[in-house]
Amino acid sequence: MSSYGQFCPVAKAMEVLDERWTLLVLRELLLGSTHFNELRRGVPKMSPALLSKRLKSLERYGLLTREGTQGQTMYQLTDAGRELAPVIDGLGAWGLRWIGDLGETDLDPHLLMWDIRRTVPIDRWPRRRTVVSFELQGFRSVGSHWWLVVADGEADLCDVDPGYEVTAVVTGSLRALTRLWRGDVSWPQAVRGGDVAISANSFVTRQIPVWLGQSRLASTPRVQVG
Amino acid sequence: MSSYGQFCPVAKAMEVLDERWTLLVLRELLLGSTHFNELRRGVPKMSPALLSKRLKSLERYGLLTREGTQGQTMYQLTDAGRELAPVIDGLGAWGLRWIGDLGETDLDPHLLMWDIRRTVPIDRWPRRRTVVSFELQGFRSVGSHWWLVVADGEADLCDVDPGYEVTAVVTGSLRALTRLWRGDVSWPQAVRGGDVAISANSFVTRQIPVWLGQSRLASTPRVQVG
DNA sequence: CTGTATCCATGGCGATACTG
DNA sequence: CAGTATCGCCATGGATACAG
Repeated sequence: MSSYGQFCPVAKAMEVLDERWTLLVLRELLLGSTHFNELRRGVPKMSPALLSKRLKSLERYGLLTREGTQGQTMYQLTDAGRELAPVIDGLGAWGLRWIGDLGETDLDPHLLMWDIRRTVPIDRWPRRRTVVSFELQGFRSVGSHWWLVVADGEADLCDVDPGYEVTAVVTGSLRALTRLWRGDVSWPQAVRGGDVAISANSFVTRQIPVWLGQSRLASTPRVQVG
Repeated sequence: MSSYGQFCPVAKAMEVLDERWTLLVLRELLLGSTHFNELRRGVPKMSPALLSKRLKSLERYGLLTREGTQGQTMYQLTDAGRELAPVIDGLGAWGLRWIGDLGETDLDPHLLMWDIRRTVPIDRWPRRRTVVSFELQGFRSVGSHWWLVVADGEADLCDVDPGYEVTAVVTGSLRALTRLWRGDVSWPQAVRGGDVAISANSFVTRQIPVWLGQSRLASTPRVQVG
């Protein structure tokens, strides 16, 4: 909105990008979200009014297009928007290396499970329907129990028991599972340290790290501590 | 300052970086500025109070250190700060490709000359003192006439005639010279099109594009138009 | 030269409710 | 499902003056 009064390309870029939430919306679009409420799930703490405003702004700047008229709008990145992928990946890698400490308010079970659901490498899972249950310890509120159902090449997420046979149960605190997902620790480290437990037969127990994996940025090398 | 409530590394990074001016201050530090008033010249439209606040914030987040106690403070990037270089370069490259239109308020003679001064490849200049004068056409205010003095391995910038013999005069509108500097057009294009003129003997005229060059990001490939 | 102190207006943004 | 409408706070940050 407000200009920096500089011809520098970094300044011109930041005029478009430095408002709160903007880059996170772009992250969601890059991860494949295309509809309003799908985007909302990726930025749940953002008000719908503000999301709407940002989407308009991004359209005006030519980073995305909106398609479909009544009640079925679809947002898609333009070439300009898609070319921000390396910048956002760079920011993620930097954040992972240098902003490692997570506060309590950074932890969010819904956000974690939602990210797992959309990232999980389905092609490495068994053909037949497979259900992994997650039990987040340390709080009794809703959102402590989840079921990840992979079937027919799709992953679904439930916060109520879908009733299918459970192939494995993954247990740990929200913090431990978040750190594992981000790649702050590896699967072997987390399991050996007792922070995360897998309950299943021995074959499945060995497969779980492969089935679930870690977030896309998890392989970023960390800063040596000590 | 205010949290996004997300564990995502991009969100954690933006908590540190998305405030207005922050990334431009980091750009200045990456380009080698170390003192308060040196930084100010790179972000002249930023109030000193706000710059001070940002520097404190960046120090708190561990992106820079301040050294020297009384009246001679020196700011230096930490490893964490320096590792933002690829992100900022990426933003610059993106801005150059996709935010090409410059408004009148984006043009600033002081900022342009200051950037030229610190970027110029001194080792390609003659050994003896060489002065290039710039005449920015199109407005009669102060800041339309500059002298770039390269001597003893240093480049100095004057907005009053230093009195030395002038080796070459470069003439053009502020917009034309800015576009040339950013690399939106090449030296041959700018000269052939008449937007920029060089007045000097034929040898020097051929050397000027080598001596002055273009900004660091100028080589970023542009979007094909038509 | 290197900042700090203070003031103030703006509007960004969060919250909530509501509509086609 | 896909947004809009409205409200109001308070923090951001711009301006100016001043201090060590």
